[in-house]
Amino acid sequence: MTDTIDQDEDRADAMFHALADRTRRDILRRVLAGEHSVSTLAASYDMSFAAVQKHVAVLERAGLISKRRSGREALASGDVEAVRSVGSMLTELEAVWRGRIARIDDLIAQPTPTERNQ
Amino acid sequence: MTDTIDQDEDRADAMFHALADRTRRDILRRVLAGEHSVSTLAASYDMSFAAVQKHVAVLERAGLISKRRSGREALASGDVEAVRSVGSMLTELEAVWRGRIARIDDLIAQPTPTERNQ
DNA sequence: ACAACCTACAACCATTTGGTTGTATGTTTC
DNA sequence: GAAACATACAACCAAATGGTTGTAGGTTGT
Repeated sequence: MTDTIDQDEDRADAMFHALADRTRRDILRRVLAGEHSVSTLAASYDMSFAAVQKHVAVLERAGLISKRRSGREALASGDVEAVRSVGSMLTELEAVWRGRIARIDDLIAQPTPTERNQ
Repeated sequence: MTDTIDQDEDRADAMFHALADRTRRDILRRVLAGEHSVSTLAASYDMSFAAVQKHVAVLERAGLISKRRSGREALASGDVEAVRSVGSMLTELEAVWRGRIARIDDLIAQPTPTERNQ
């Protein structure tokens, strides 16, 4: 159970980290709009092919995109469900703020010293 | 104008990076639920006070939390508006996927090779 | 006044990150 | 079969990250 949480946190780490780079966000935008090969993507940026390929790999490891082989090309496309799952993590944070979630497990242990929300 | 975009991207980088660490996400949860002093927060984690203080500083620089002085304590509270602004970045990505946004500026330059969305 | 407490920040260290070039392997095309 | 192309990955490097300890300054309580 604690293990499951750790996995979730690992996943969250990977996703937010993948999103914390403008080149990767840009790549994600493009492949959400439609499939692109790695070299097509690479052509758009002022850096080496290998650098772009690494960015794609980071996005893939985070589960934000997936790749499909087509002959010699690797076609990447964005996974909108994964994007939504990141969104719901933020929604959960908003719910904490609203006070609707008293405790996520026992994460919020200390009684709030000053109840000043809203 | 390009400058404005750069600033937005810097901000996005900082926000996603701040969220890409489980300790910081946990701190954010707590301070969204209510104000906490830095030392109260520090007591909750198995690391030095300085380490926690740095995490708080990262969250603050990203604009996700703000601090208020009260005597010798620094009381941190989460900024739900900032959390929402991260959420809307993701919503924008979803909109790209839906095909509702043809071009964000000229970010998506190449015509989509295979129109396979939805 | 002084001790205890809270915060901030500098200096340091190991690891990770984001870039590079080079190499190997598979796929088309001629 | 050879040349050109597309990908993957290793090795390397500078900079950033996430932790540590130490130091210094402001606040509180006795």
